[in-house]
Amino acid sequence: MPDTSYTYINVAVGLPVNDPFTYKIRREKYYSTLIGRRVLISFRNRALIGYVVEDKIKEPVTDTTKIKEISTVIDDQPILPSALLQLTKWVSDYYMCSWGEAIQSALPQYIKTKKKSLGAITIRNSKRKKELEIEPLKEISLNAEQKRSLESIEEALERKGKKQFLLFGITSSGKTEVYIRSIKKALSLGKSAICLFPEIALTKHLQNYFLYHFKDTLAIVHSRLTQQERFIVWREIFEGKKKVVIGPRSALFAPVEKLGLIIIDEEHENTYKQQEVPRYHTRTVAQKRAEGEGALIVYGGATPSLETMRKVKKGDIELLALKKRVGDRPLPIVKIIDMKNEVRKGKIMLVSQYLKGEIENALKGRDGILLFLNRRGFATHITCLACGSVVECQRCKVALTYHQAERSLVCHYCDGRKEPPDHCPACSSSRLKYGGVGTERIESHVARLFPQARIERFDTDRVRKKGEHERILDAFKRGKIDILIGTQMITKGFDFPHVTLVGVINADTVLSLPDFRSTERTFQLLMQVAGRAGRGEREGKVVIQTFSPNHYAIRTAAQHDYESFYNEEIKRRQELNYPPFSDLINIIIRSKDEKQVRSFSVRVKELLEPIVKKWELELMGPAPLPFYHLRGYFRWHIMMKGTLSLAMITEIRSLFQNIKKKKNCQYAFDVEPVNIL
DNA sequence: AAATTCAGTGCC
DNA sequence: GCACTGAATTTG
Repeated sequence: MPDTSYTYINVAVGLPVNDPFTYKIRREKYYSTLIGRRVLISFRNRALIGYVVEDKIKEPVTDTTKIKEISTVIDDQPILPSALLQLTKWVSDYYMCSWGEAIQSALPQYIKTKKKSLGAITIRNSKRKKELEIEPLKEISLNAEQKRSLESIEEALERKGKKQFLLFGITSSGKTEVYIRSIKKALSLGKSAICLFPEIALTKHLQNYFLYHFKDTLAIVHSRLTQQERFIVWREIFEGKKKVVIGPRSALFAPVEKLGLIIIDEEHENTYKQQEVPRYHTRTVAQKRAEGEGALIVYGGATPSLETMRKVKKGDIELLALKKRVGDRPLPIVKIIDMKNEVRKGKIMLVSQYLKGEIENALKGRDGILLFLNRRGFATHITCLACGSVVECQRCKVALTYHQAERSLVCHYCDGRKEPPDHCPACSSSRLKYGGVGTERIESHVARLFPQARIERFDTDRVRKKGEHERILDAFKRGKIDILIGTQMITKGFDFPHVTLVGVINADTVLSLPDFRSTERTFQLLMQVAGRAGRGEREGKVVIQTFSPNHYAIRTAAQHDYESFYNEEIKRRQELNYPPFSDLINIIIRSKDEKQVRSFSVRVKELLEPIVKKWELELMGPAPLPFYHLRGYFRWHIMMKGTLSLAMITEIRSLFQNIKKKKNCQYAFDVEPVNIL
C-alpha cells in the first residue's frame, strides 16, 4: 500500500541505467509540476542530481518500501522546455542510452555541479565584460540565385510549413548571406533560429559576420569557452535574451522558444555525429526537433552527403542551387598526377616534377601555396630490416608514428608516447628503417627542395600551443609564409585570397580506409581542398598526386562535378544496400580476453536472429575491427543493416536488457555510425 | 558508473 | 571454514 501522504515521481539520472527511478515527495512540498526540474536524491547512499521526468505516478511499479524520499527540489522551474525534454526522451530511445544521459547532453556541464536554482547561481569576477567589438561590414547585395533561394525559404517560414531545404552551393557562393537573411525573416515573424557549423568552421570572421547582423540577440557557442562561459550563454538563451544561436552540434539543444529555423552548414561533416554517449547524429535529431516545434531546416554545403542528396532526388528536400561563385570567379584548374610514373632509382617521389615546377612558378609570383597531406608526424612506421617487424604501441598494437619535432614515437590511437628505440624491440637489431610520409617529412623535404622559401606546418601538433593557430594563419595571410603544409585543418573554411596553388601530396590516404564511405570522404576532401585555390583575383591551380588517377572520386572531383560523383556512388550504395538505402546499427563488442570476445560476438549474433527475421534486417559479421586491439581491448563488431524504426530499436533494447553480462565482455550500440573503425 | 553481491579459488 | 579476487548484478 502506497503511503497517501506522499506522491511518487520518476527521476532520470545521468548514468547508463535502463529506466528512471521512482522517488517520493511529501504532498505538502509538492506545489506544482516537477517535470523538467532538477532534484537532489540519495542514490546508493550518495548525493546525486536527478531530473524529474514524470510526476503523479499513481502506483509505484514495485514495492514501496524501498522507495526513498527526494532530498531537495533544486529548481523552482523546469530547466528544460517540455519540447526539449521530449526530444531527449526520443534521443535516449533511438540512440539507446538512458534518458538521464540524453538530458545531460542537452544541458551545460556546469549545471550538473551546482546544486542551486538557476537564478541563485551567480558568476563572480566574470571576465566576460569585454564585449567583442564588431567590425563593420559593407552591405552585400544578393545575386539572382541567392534572391530566389531566400524567397523560397521566406515563403516557407511564413506558411509555417515543415519544409526542408538544401542550399547547394560551391565554396564562396554566398551561402552565409542567405543564412543571415533567412534568420532575419524568422526573427521578424517572432521566431528564433539555430545555426549549426562544424566546430572548426566557427572562425572569428564568421562570428563577426553574425554579430554585425544580430548584435546582442546573438548567442555564440564555441569550443574555446570555459564551462562557466557556456553556462552564462545557455542561461541567456534560456531567459529569452538571445534569439539566434550559432554553434557546433551541441547548440542543437539550445533552449530557445518558438524555434522557427534550424540551419546545418556543411551538413555532410562527420563532426555532426557525436562519438560519445548519446551517439546521436545532428541531422536526424534536428529533423525530430524541427518536426516537434514546427521549424524548418536548411542544410548547406558544396558536397552534400549521399543521404541528403537522395532526399532531394525523392522530393523530400527542396533544392536551392547556388551555382555561381560570388564575383563570377572561375573554378581552379585541376591537374591529376599519376604517381606511378614519378619513380626515380626505384623510389617513389614525394613531390612530382610537375608539382615542383608549379611551386617554383608560384614562389616567383609571390603567391601563397598550400600543400595538403592527411597524415601527421615524420614517419608513419618504423620497420626492422633484420626481422621485418614494425615498432608498435603495446596497448593498441598499431604502428607508432615518429614525430621529429618532439623526438618521440606517438600512438595515433591512444596518444601514448615513448622514446624512439635504438634497437628493434623484437630482435635487437640496430637496422631500423623509418618509413611512411607525414606532414613533418614533407616539411623537411620541401625545405630542401626550396631552400629560399619560407615554410610553415599547420597540424594539430604544430598548433597545440595557444595562439599558434591564429599566429600562423595571420602570418600566411600577410604573405610572411610562402608555403603552408597541413592536414585536414587547412581545408576547412579559411579564405586566403592570395593562394593560387594547392597541392595534394597523396589523395589515396583516405580512399584506402576500410569504410563504405571512404570514397565519398575522398571526394568531399578533394573538392574542399580544391576550393582553397583561386579565391582572389588570380586564377587558381590544384595538383592532385595519386596512385589511382582513374578512380571516379578523384576524376569527378578534378572536374568539380558533384552530379557525376553522386550518380556513380549512389549506384554502388544501392547494389550493396548501404545508406541511404538502409540504416546501420553497429554493435561493438570488446573484452580484454581475445577468445571470449569472439565467442560472445557469435552469441550476440544468435540472439539477434529473431529480430533480424521479423524486421527483415541483414547482419554482417561478427568480424574483428580493422584495428581491433585498441587500448588493451580486443574489439569485434556486428553490423546490422535495414530500415530503422523506434519499435525495432526498442525491441533490441529490451532483448539486451535481459541478456546477462557474460565473461567480462562489454558491448555498445552505435546507431547511424559514421565511421566503422 | 560505481558500490555491492556473488562465485570460484586457494589456503594449510 | 574463510579470506581473497574478479565478475555479475543492482541502483528506488
